[in-house]
Amino acid sequence: MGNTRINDRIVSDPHAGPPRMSDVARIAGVSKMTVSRVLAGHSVAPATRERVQQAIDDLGYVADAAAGALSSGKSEFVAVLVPSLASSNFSDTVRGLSAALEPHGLQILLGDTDYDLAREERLVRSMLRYQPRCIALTGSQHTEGTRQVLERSRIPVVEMWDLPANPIDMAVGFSNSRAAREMVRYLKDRGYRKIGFLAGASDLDRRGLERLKGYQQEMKAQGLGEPRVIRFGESPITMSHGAPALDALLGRWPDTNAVMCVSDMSAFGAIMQCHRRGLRVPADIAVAGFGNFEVSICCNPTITTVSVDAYGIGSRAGQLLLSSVASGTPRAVPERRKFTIDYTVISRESA
Amino acid sequence: MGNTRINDRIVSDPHAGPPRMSDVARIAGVSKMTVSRVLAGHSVAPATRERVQQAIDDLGYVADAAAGALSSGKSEFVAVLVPSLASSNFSDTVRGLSAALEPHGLQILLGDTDYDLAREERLVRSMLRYQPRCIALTGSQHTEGTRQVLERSRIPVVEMWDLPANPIDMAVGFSNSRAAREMVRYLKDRGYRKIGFLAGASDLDRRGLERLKGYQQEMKAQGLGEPRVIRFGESPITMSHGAPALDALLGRWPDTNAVMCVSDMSAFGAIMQCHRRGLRVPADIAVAGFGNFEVSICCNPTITTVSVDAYGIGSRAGQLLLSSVASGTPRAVPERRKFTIDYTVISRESA
DNA sequence: TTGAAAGCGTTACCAC
DNA sequence: GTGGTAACGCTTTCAA
Repeated sequence: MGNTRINDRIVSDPHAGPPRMSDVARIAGVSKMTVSRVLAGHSVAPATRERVQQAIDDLGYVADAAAGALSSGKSEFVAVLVPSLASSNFSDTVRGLSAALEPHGLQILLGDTDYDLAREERLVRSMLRYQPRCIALTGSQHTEGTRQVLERSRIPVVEMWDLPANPIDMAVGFSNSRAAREMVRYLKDRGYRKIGFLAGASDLDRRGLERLKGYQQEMKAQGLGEPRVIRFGESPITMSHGAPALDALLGRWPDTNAVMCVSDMSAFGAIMQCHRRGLRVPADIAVAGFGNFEVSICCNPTITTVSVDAYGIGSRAGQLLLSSVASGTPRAVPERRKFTIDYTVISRESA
Repeated sequence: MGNTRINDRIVSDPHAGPPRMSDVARIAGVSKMTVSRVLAGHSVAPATRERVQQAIDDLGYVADAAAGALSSGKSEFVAVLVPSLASSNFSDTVRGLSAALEPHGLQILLGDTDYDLAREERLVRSMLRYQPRCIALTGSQHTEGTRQVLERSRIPVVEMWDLPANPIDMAVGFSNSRAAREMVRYLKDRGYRKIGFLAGASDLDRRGLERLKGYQQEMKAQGLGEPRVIRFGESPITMSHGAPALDALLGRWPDTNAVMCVSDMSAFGAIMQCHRRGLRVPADIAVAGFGNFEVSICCNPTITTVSVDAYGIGSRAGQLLLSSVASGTPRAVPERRKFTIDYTVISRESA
């Protein structure tokens, strides 16, 4: 059985390609179901289990996950979308998600939206084809199409890094604007009054825009005069954006004595540029960043910044998705939930 | 047809959950096959196509990719493994792969080995369950199990960032040791003789080890005396590792006047520490990095480094995989190929 | 140009 | 504890 006579030769393996579950079953002298049970860890007589395992090892059998998913109606995918892989805070968030989800056998489908909402929609649509169990997005801004297709999919959704007014399902994040306001107050408390802000040029980075908004609001609230805003550089904001932005700021408002940056990356670039211009930080000009990236700790001077638990956002999001998947919470019941992640202004040498 | 009488009410949709291809077919008044053809872009009468498309849109139908893959025997997955997501060179490589593969409808399954070969093997085994069309690994070191399971899978494999003596299938990379040797010569040409090297502590980062080996070889070849090696910090080497490593180096060999680092990250940390110690770079001590990361351009002083086209490694690997998948090149024919990526020593201010 | 039937490799369900 | 059978949702193949 299983043997075939072709051109007068006995061929023991009737099919090409990798071994199937039926091959394992045949070799082990059991049915496919028993093989399936061994693989799933269900109860099987020890002796049988051993024979099956032996056959699996001999053949180098690897179960086809797609077939399994189709049959059981349950995939093991989780779709995850971040604006940029190159940004260390988002890769930390992905690590957090991964740490939470991997132990449960879930496989992450990772997508990089490049801060482009249309691209996000394309990726969401494309990933939905794999029937993911749940999905994690970054930010609260999405196209109408994205929202619609997610609403229809009925799977758990978590939005990260923001606290949307009207979340699709769940959200894990913090108020970027309030964090920026806190930094303004910190600088004011240290005696700085002429405070500038280096933001990105595009409106795609909503979290960056929120920080800018917070800065503007608090400058007004504290009576610190007209905001001094430079908008320069495409998202993601990198170190290279800091120097030209600083130059622009000092070109326009030469008496500025403190600079808030939308990210530690540009803060670092700005500090290096200060040094090149012969300005001491913070004696001549203070510089503050955002994100508590590694560079803020290693730079000389160390950089005052807002610390955000990026990894924690990911692992919290992962936990929420897990419990939501487990309980099968129907989204139709609008049990929308927001979860706040802490942030702190960390006082260092630069401001 | 398709309607069911339940509790005296006519229910038009006989099943729960998301719409199926048969639902679309029913609504459009065609067979499943016609829907399938519309989706695949095969020839269908314009009027029919329009009706089908309308039904798809109305229902918000999303084809199940797993079912399609099972039926056609062809998945759309590519497995990609990198040692660390946080490292910008690997995320650049992933972007390069993504750019090459995405236009062909291939979906990347990304895994993070954390510089752990056993974890790599687990991930490879796990990803193989999704029947990927091909796989990209980082480095030339793998467990016996990894090699075996890949050999058996018979799918195209590309190893990146190294040039293995005996590649599994294809390889895209460069000689890390030769690049390091070139940097030693560069420093010697600039008049430096007392050259130290800051390496990582663990042997997991094979590319780092290769660089260290190259340094040692060239120090000997050039008659530059005993190597001055500090091994400190777990992979991935980060900015924070630079300062303590530099301290250790100067503690042990106080007259060192040039420092090569396994990465721009530690080079940056070392430079900041030099400043803290009151040492001018490069007047008192030269520092060179590796990788041409953004920080090497933005730092003051700018950092002399080895530039490697990380994105190019990814896109080249992607192209190789594509053509290998397209041609169905059987690996049994040992048509093993290695592809070299260029690197250059970039002279900047720090050395 | 379109449709019907037969799988793809697995798991759920129900017998034994 | 184990096995047979019928799906799962799609594409391939072949026929109309």
